[in-house]
Amino acid sequence: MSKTFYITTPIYYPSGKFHIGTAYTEVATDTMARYKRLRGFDVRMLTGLDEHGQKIETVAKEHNQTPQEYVDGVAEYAKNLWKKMNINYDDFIRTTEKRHEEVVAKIFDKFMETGDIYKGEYKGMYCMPCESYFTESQLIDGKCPDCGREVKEMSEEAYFFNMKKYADRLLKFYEENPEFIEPESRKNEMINNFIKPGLEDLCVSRTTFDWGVKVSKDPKHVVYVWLDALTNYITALGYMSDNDELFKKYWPADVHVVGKDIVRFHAIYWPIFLMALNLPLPKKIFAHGFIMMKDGKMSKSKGNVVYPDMLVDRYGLDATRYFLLRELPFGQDGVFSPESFVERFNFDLCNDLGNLLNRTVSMVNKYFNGTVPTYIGKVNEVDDEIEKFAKEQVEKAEAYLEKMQFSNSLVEIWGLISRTNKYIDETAPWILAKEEQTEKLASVMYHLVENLRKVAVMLRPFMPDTAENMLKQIGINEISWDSIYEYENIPENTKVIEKGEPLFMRLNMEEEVQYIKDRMAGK
RNA sequence: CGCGGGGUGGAGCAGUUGGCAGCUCGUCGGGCUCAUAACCCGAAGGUCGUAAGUUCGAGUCUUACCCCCGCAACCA
Repeated sequence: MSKTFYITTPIYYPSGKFHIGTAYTEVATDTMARYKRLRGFDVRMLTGLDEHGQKIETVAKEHNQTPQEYVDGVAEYAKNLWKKMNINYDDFIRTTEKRHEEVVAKIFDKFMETGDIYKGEYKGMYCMPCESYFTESQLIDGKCPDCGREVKEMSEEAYFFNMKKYADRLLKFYEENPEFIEPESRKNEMINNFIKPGLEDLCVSRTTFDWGVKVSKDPKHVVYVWLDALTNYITALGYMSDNDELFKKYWPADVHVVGKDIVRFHAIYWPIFLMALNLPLPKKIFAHGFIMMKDGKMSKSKGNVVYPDMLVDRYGLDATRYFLLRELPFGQDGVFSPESFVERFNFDLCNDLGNLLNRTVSMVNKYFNGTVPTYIGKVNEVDDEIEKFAKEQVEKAEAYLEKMQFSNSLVEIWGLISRTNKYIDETAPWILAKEEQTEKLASVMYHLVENLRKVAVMLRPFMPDTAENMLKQIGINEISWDSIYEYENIPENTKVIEKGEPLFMRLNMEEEVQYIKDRMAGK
């Protein structure tokens, strides 16, 4: 039985369309899942939607729909979007599904029995028209941050989860598992900001709205967001259900991929819930950064929101996936600008990668009638060097991928692409052809095709379609990761495609920058 | 003294345990012709936010200050 790998995305809150930040999380998770599959793991990738809460009630009303109708619509939208983006998830959980709701209610009951949840009083600043509570710090000039009206202090009966009780155990867990939260700076943030000053108990129920899981022993209460949402990672595996085979097989999760804004919930509350359930903790919380715009965070009011559909429709899926994964450094924020998108497209994808494939295919056709010569060792002065170099790049790309450092991994892959372009200049095949140095020429062709094969295999997790297209054009089926550590791989009589097909066509900078800007402005 | 991240050639960024300051794009010059006017080579350009300190030596450590950006707990 192969080793399992359970990886999750957050479940997104369906209060509107998904922007590229959401798509980034999804693509990154999908890439990791694909990589692990490639390495022979029994992978399970989970994504989904967090469909409860007051805001959904409100938004549904604006659409003249019931909450259920509304979230059904978003769920379809989400599934279509992920399909479009080639997200290969194994399960899609919705918190309004029976399999989830039933278990959430059971978990709540259990926490009441064990005493982890107790009844108390929730105090806060309440805005009547908005029907919501705010904390002091959320208020703007002492008024409601949403509508700007007066708020007043109110309180209601509510259930609380006893977080304090577990704080020490959590700290100890952090110490014993230094790689639990990555990047590490996030861990320090958690400790300094929340745990050290003293954890407060978490309010886990509300009475001010209905759209949620009812507390079975006290149905005027609805289970509140995080207890509801976080448990999706185990309810989706059938925890506490009639059939918990998946749970036994895949839990604990290998990694929860989250945005830096929700690290707190995943690194503090979630482990504590699990401790209270006596379950093992996930192995890693991976916090990625945000895609920023030149003028800061994306927001509708700034008119700088970028939607993934638009990029995919106009520039193709793989170009979009490439940009997202390339532009955000490990755990840090990245910047999106129309210029940077078009530049990456033109330079990296068209000039470096696409053109390398194209010129190689063309030469194999021209000099060897389309048949890739067989490997005859290191004939040219630089063969030895490029073989070593290729191996190093594979090692580096792999190491970064293992650490989910997608951007760095792509940099190393592109290092091999550049080096291969240079190899063409160094060996000058057109001169070898003229001088009829057939053996040397054959070796050059072999090295070119083999390097392209290595690149294609490494790109499979990042850009599945492009990788496939490349392999098709060089006529190769050997796509295992292990194979790219070797050089002698290409079977005899391998034929490249007769006429190379451009992987990516260069974009007109000005036109496309304008196009993207128009879309961002909502035109 | 809330917490954290950041201020490095025109732009965007790397810089591990302190040791001649790197990358991509842009600019200038050259090479090549297999290729998607692509590719390859070379050059110019930085007092590494400011001030002081530790050291034989600091972008890299210490202190103070200035500026930018996030987060600040029950809002996903």
